Amino acid sequence: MAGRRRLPRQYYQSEDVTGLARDLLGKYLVTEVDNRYCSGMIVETEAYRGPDDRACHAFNHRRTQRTEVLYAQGGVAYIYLCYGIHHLMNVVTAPRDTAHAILIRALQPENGMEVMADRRGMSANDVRLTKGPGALSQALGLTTNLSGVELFSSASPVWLEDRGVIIAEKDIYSSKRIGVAYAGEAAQWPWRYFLKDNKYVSVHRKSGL
DNA sequence: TGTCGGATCAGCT
DNA sequence: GCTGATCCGACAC
Repeated sequence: MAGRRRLPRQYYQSEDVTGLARDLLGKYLVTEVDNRYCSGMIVETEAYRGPDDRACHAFNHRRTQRTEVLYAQGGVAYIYLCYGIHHLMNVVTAPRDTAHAILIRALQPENGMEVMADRRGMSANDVRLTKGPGALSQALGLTTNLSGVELFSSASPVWLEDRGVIIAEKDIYSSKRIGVAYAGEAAQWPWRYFLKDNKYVSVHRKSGL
């Protein structure tokens, strides 16, 4: 395996949020929460582009206490509670005041599977360990109190790594985003990206294009 | 202060 | 494949 490299602040500053959402496939999400280390390879993402994206929490320049972190510079985590139960992990991208984000929807477990299994209350070989945005957040110990942490900071308990995995374009499928049917025209945008034939990809595993 | 609905998941069929 | 659980954030009043 190539040398592990925490992705630098600069990586997150691009305004091409769909390009970054594709580029995140094959990168690693790593956490060290409660002194427990675990990681997984990103296999599914969705791009959200405020303010013109009705599905984005920053649509139409909306700012609230919860979404304020979306307007920070790229490279911080935006974690929010969905359905009152699930914590969903997003990577904020683009320069300050441009509210773009990428939802991490699924991982292929790599390190600390026993830790993840313990947090999830299931066995370490269960395919559902990190399959889906709520599931992976629970597995890695990601909660809303980590919203706003700087992923590029050497001291942060959450970060992204490039471990040298190369993803071929032909192995990236795309589809409409999940669960945003309310979002009008934006609901049709093919801004969900996932690895072809990867068993950790969540619902609807066929290409929508 | 009250209402509404959601970027989901697990368990069961 | 279908359905109930569950509760906070946003906004209307």
